[in-house]
Amino acid sequence: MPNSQKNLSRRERQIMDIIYRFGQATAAEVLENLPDPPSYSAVRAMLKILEDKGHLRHKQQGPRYVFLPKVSREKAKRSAVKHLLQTFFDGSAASAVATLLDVSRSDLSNADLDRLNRLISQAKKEGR
Amino acid sequence: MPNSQKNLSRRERQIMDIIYRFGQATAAEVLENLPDPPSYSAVRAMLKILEDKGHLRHKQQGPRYVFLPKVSREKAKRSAVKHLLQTFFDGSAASAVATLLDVSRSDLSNADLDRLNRLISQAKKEGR
DNA sequence: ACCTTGATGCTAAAAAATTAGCAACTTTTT
DNA sequence: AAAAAGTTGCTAATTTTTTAGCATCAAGGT
Repeated sequence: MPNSQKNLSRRERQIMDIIYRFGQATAAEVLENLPDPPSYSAVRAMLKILEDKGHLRHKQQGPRYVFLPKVSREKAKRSAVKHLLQTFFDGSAASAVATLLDVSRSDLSNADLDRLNRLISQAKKEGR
Repeated sequence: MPNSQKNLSRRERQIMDIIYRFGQATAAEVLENLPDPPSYSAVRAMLKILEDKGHLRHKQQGPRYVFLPKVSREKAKRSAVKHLLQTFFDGSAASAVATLLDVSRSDLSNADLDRLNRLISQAKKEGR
């Protein structure tokens, strides 16, 4: 059990975000995607720390390490959503959905919206 | 312009989260809500730093300072949502909504769900 | 009035995070 | 086969974060 997602330092968080975004990543890939990137060495050091703390694990792939999250993306995702809900939406999912629609208005096709309506109707059925 | 939300240290982030959650807060309130709370002194020092960095401002309320975010909750919210979308949902709002429904299934009334359906239909109309 | 309580400002110390550098080993290229 | 490029392990130093302490001032209660 990683000692809670919330106790990550700035760099650690940036790195975990990258790894969750990509699913997995090598030191070089992490470096490429870090803002204000430090040295390659520094990145590797951080990865080792994250691994020691239990946030990451690695598998060997050819000559290099590929790092993966120890907590599944699915679980991390749910936890992040809950936190966002608490911090910015007073726990109201409805209000979060509204913002979500607004933020990505331009990316949503009519088909997407129909799919969402079905999803919600589905939830309604299951809810009773 | 606060030098980007993403460059916050661990404590700074915890404090900003609290302030966004409450809208505003005094040093004492921040302290009460911090995990592994340090001394009152330490909290005040952090608040001053956050203010110096431009993330917070304060107003005097009677004898004490009440701290408020410099970037409106609305903007911070949108920015947080976008980041979440990128990190955990491959940018797909539809998929985020699905998780949102799942996470807060038990909190959503039928009325809420109806409201959401209307919201989505609305988006569909506006979208064309 | 006086004492107590609860604020703030400032400073310095301690702890943690962040970084870079070097040696060794392995794969890839020439 | 030799050289080059890329990777890891480890260590040490620097920088930033985080914390606590003390002096001072204001408000509130007795």
